[in-house]
Amino acid sequence: MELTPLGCCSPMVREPLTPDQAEGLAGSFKALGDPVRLRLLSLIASHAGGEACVCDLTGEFDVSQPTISHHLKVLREAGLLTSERRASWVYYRVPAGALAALALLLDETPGAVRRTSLSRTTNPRRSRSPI
Amino acid sequence: MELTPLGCCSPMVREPLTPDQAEGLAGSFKALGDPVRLRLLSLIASHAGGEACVCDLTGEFDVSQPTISHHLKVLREAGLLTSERRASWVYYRVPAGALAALALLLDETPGAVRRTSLSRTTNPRRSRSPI
DNA sequence: TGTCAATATGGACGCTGGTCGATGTCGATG
DNA sequence: CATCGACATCGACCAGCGTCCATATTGACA
Repeated sequence: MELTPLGCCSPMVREPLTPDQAEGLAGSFKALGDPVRLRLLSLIASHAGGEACVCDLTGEFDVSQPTISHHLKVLREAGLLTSERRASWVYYRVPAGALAALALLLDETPGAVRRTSLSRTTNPRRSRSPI
Repeated sequence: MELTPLGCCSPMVREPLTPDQAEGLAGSFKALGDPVRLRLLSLIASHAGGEACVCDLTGEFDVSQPTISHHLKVLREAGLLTSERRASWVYYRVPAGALAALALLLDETPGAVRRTSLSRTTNPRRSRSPI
């Protein structure tokens, strides 16, 4: 995380991610890398009031209630959901900007200026500096 | 996939993803859910000319060459990389729009208008229709 | 044609992660 | 206080994934 947007395009496209950045981001994307979790996120975000209780969700899936609870926990620990207990029910919502932060990282502003290079005919080895 | 952007915000926030859509998207995010793959993607995208050969990449990691090759294959099969052989070397690049497509899906246009709902005091059961 | 360098593939191994049933916790309600 | 419903936690099982080493494939070049 802690990527400073200052140039033409997203940090990921402008300069290599550090191992630490990659580790953190991979955690977020891993949380999105399950169809049940994606649908949960989408169901909650699109639900009335931008929130939904677990009882609104369990019936939409073919998996058990503990499994839903598990996926909600994964999303919450990834910062993609917040939960709040009201009476007997627990309401989940997508915190503002949680998804947008990842979107920003992936967006590659199409008109970005890139250095161009010719195809090499000699062995490039492990060149750390561009041609 | 095949999400038609027509309303206020991203498909994911506007309406629930179908199981099929979620399945496809989860595949893409799963490919991004590994720190080595994220760094590979970033290294390639930020490299001179927007492309890099495998020899530019292997030295940057503490994992073996076959492992790098494996991760490149995963990214390629997810549509996040294309490869082209030139002479002895294979050059990888990020196809235009590949990342932007995912970014679009996550972006939740902050000013989006949402229906509001009061906290419930009666049992919501599994309400498919909003209050 | 033989050799070498760059990259991919195959097989194996250990660990992570998605799933379940059983059970615990917490709040409401009588 | 007892009970019930909503949700979370626990422990177990098994498929899948990341990793490695060994080896195959491909193209350049002598």
